[in-house]
Amino acid sequence: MEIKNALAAFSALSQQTRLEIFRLLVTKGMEGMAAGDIADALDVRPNTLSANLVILVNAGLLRNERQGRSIRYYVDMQGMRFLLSFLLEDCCGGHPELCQPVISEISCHCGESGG
Amino acid sequence: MEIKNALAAFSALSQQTRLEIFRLLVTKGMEGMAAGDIADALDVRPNTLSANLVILVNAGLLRNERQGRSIRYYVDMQGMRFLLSFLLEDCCGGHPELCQPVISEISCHCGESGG
DNA sequence: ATTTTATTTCTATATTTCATGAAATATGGA
DNA sequence: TCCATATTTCATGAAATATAGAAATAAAAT
Repeated sequence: MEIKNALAAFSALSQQTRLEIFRLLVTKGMEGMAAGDIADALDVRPNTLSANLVILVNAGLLRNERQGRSIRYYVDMQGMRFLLSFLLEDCCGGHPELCQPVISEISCHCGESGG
Repeated sequence: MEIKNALAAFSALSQQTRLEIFRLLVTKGMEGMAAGDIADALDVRPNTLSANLVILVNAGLLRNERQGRSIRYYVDMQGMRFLLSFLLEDCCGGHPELCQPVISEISCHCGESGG
């Protein structure tokens, strides 16, 4: 990943509506969500939502797929992976114990009851 | 973590100099780096660097410590942990296999020879 | 106390980003 | 074809952010 892609991604996540969109879609997993439903869920006007979705897609954080009249949006897990590995590249100056807690914290707890 | 903190963090990382600062400090681990050395390494003027360091500290991504005349900066691993867990909260709609590759990708490879 | 080095704060200008209304495009149904 | 629904594109004024010069602050050395 080049720095320009990473900048686009962080810039995309640095705006409230877009961060809410992303976090909402994170919870939806591969089910995703239609643009209109996102607009309803977050109470954002369609054109504003659309502009923000474009920014997230161009940043490599979301992908989309037309389904009839709707367009369905999903988190792009590969984009996410590239971004985080770019950010934490060559981490910790040789001391894994520093960054290991970061990684275990974000381990996927889907389906677990407690944490 | 509240959304405002996360927005501040992503906003901080969405600017080239600041992203370079953060990535440089990621590689330094607990050794950290003095402000002046960061300025030299990235070829940024001291006042510009200082303004950007303030933004990163306020975003919870860096911490600092005076050492004689220098001020030394470090990545704040706990801030990082909060940020990533906020971003990926309740992930994947119950399908861990979706986000697991993201996590293994960023696992700390410090000291390993190959990937 | 004065000087030197390291970093920050103040202030102004230039640039970027934001949400919106209005219009356009795409799909599906009658 | 004509209409309704779903979403995007365009243009714009308002707000936020970035950079740098100049001055200020903090610590160490003389």
